[in-house]
Amino acid sequence: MAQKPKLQTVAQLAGVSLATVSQVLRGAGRISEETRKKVQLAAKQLNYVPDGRAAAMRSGQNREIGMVIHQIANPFNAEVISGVSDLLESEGYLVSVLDSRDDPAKEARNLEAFIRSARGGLLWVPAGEIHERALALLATHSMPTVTFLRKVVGASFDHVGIENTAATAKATHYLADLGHRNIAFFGGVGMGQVRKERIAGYVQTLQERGMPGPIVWESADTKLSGLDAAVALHDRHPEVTALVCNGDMVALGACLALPRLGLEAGKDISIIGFDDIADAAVATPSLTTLAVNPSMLGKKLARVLIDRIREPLMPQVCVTVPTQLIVRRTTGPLAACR
Amino acid sequence: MAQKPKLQTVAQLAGVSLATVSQVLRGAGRISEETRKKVQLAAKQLNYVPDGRAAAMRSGQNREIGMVIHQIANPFNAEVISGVSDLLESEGYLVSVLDSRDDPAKEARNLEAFIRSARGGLLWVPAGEIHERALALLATHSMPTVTFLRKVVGASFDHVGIENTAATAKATHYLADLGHRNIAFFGGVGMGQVRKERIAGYVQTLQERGMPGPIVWESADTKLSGLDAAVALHDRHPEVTALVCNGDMVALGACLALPRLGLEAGKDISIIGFDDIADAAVATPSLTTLAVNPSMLGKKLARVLIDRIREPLMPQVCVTVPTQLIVRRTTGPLAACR
DNA sequence: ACATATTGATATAACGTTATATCATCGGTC
DNA sequence: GACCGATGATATAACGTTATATCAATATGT
Repeated sequence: MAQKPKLQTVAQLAGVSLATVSQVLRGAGRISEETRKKVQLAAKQLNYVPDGRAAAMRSGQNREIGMVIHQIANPFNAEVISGVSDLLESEGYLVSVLDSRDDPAKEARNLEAFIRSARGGLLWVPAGEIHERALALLATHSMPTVTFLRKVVGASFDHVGIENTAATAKATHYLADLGHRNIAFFGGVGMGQVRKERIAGYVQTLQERGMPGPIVWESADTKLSGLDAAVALHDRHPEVTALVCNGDMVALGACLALPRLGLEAGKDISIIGFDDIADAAVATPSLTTLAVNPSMLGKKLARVLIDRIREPLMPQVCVTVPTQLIVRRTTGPLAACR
Repeated sequence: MAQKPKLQTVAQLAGVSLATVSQVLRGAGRISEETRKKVQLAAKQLNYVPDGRAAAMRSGQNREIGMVIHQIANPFNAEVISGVSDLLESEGYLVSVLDSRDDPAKEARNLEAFIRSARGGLLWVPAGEIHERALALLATHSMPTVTFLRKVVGASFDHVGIENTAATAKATHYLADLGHRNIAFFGGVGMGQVRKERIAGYVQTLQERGMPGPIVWESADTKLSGLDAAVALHDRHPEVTALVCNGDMVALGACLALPRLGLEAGKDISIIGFDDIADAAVATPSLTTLAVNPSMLGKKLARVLIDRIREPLMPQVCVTVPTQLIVRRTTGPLAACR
């Protein structure tokens, strides 16, 4: 239990120099099999773990990468994070995640924290508005950065996102095919990039097919908010028979409101969520939703970052992945009369 | 957009020495008001952010702390993490969380990763079994460590946990008072510390009140598993009219099974969860549960770690916080005849 | 006026690694 | 036996901070 072992300690025990130990442990340079064995044994005996800070500082590389996300508690995001971590850890990186809680000031602090510790790369799901200081800092301390889901307009970061417009267009078409004419877009707050794109797909389809509307209804991204908002929407627009939702959480919240409105999902009203979180399949009735495999998405995100780290001069990358409509029990044909 | 500014750059711009800049930025030493202003201006102009690695290395202090948790996706844990981060960030620390997925090998790798980067402190929710190597590494590289929820037997780490035994005893008494006699303990897997304590409270109460049983039924900690397990339990033990659950997730899973078993929660069967996650209040019917404020718990955890960091010689701390029974709609008096 | 504090600034040696250059030693070739 | 190219090991200077010691210059006390 003496002192924390360092390179020097291992070198003394093995009877070789500092440099030799360093080379053996990194698998670099030309070392004889004999001394290699000696050093490895000594390191094992001492429970030696190299100091990553010193290594990162000297080598100019940092195998810790930082992720700044607008909301960590969301189950969809949680799965994405798993996917990201899996791939990056298998490549020898370590991922730490900071939650901005949709607060630009906190987001700026998070980014600064990662700059301070000189992370080797940055994964960033921007909050609604972006703090001035955040961009300034990121510009001076240039580090490999990939934005995710939400794009920073006018910035040159790599990006991985979802085909939002195509997704909600698909959903709206599907509802129209079922005979629905009064369709609302439900959930989300403000006019962030993602919500704007999703609303665009919905509105476009409405116009293409000559349907009334659009009706866009706000709700924070929790079940409870979704419940309240759904009641309010029904109060104001009782004619609506279908909802294209901004996320599964609000969609499930809306489902919770139905009993007290005297409606049944899939019969009186059709609801389509977004994300396909675990609860969507298990809820009663199960939720029709727009799915994108979150762990695959996370892996793609990680892959782009790794490429950028390895190849700093690579041209800007921008990937969007398609969604899949998973039909379950909250959607059905428009009831003939009501 | 030149190069990343360092202490030297700021010093040149301000026309002072390295040491002076360092002192100004840390608020240490004796510096005249005039030069202080000059330095701060220069730092601001350059968007200077100090390199935390170098600072940590030289000063021997690290304001980054690591958290290793058995399962990050669990909503209760997510709220605890929020509480932890809030308090620690307000004290100038940065928290990074690693998920072990209940895998001792991954847990050991996570702990090693934090040792490698020489985090200033460690928050640790151990997985079921503990890897030999993890304890060996932690022993040689002694760092301030607080275990959470699950205790490591025979170790000298500080600990913050929940009064598990008292909680399930309270729940079981409550069900008995409602007239239930055939009560099962539902959920969890294996004989980890926490589950053992909770089962103990349940069994003790059964014996005290001369009731039949015990019946202990396993289920993994997801809604889906809970659903399946509940069906199986009802199949094997149809006489059971009440469940004390190991967590809200399995409790809600069990609730999902009821319709297809022809039972109604709060009437034919009573169910008590554990954790009071957000879904518990919003589910239909709402879930009676044993609550412990997760964010308060997280804050207490963070507080213990900070105390340990500040006062390394302080005697070992061990805190357990009580739970509160929140009665909602999944519990009710035993139906007279069935 | 002389020793003695006090103030404000600076020079410099760490912290634990890695990268580069250097240096022996040996076997082979002409 | 002088020269050369491998091979295997080592010495040493960074990386960007902070802590300590040092040093002028000014203020204080007798």
